[in-house]
Amino acid sequence: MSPSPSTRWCPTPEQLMILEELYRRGLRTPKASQIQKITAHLSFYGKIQGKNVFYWFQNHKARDRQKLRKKLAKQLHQHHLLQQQQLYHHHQQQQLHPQTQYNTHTILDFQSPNSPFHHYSSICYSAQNLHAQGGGVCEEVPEEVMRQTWKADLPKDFLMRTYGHDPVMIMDVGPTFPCCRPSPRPLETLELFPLRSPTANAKEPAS
Amino acid sequence: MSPSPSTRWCPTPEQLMILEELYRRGLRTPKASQIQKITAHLSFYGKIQGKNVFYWFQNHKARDRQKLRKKLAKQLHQHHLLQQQQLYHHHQQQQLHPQTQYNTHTILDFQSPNSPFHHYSSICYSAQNLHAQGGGVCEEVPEEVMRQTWKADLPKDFLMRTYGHDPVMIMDVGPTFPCCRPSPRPLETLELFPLRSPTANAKEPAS
DNA sequence: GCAAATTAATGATTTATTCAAG
DNA sequence: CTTGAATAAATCATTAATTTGC
Repeated sequence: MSPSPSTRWCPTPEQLMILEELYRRGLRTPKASQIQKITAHLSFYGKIQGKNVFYWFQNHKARDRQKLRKKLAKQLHQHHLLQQQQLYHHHQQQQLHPQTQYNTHTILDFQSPNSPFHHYSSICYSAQNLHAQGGGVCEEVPEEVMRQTWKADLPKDFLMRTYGHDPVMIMDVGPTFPCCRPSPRPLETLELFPLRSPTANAKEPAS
Repeated sequence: MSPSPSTRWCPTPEQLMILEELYRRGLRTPKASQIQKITAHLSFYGKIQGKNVFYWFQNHKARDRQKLRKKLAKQLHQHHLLQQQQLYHHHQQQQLHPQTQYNTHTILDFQSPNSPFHHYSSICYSAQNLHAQGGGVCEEVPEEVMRQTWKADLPKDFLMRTYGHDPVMIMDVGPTFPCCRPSPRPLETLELFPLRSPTANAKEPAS
């Protein structure tokens, strides 16, 4: 019969909830080992693969950025209009820099104390952990790693690098465009998964 | 200690030669299984990983395109100048369309009969092959695939698709910009690796 | 109500851009 | 300067929402 071979991953509400929680906590580009662990944990709630997690973070991050860009553009537009209006009225009260503004709480609020989660098992995502699980050496890629997730054998010193940007608190510098990077906490050790299975909280988006 | 742990892959001349030959034969975006096989074969000539092969093809393709773009831009510029000149001189002899031109042999010459190779072992990269090696089912991703290369479990009907473009001979249509896609032969079955080890033909780029 | 048609979200791939080693 | 490596942006394609005509 082949009952629609399920061409693409369809995340369960629990999986989605956990992924969003991780994202809200600052995880943006998980390493291969992190992806593996997340996948392992999420696979409890339904079929899932590493690439699904990887793609989810990529897409979520990108679309968040894009949403913010639109919002900021609109805001800038408003500001521009307002400023013109103010200029026209000879008020000119603040002359805000378009680079340094709108980064305080407009970007993302990472506090959000009314999370649906209450207990977490803290999982350490440190270099030690990676060495301990990856197989050890990290000096001679042991041919086993190759048939793993790609990006798995991280290039030795790539554990905390996030390319051009520093992963710590550039929320208030505003480089050249809204390429924000929130990163509320060191991002090395993340408290992750809920210990109790939600199983039924799926239909409560915002009580 | 740690005598510079060889931060990145340094392809041997043989590896490079084979990769370039594969590229010249039309391979542009190898599937995970292809990458595995290529990697396996190339690992005979030196340490290599799947991601190296993957990145090599990505970069080569991208930089080829970019090179061509530059060349075409320059050509267009020349044409433009020439045309203006011609217009200025009231010659106007051909009025060539900028879309339909320069696709005949400017893009890439895939014939090049003076290849340094003479014998190949043909390796079939067909759907059958993929099924046979991937583990079989392709309907229920068997959890083993997950810890493979990503992109490994192709979405069932993804074997020949090349996105918007047809992989066969659009070399003369000139769509809207030089997003060329040569693909000189069906790309399903590729003759691949030389049976004799070249070992010393590495320094003959064009005799 | 409900199924076909349209549209919006979003998972999955490819392409462009960037960084850095040699 | 070339090129391996990695991420970000753009794009494709499929599933879910939503609408529309009955």
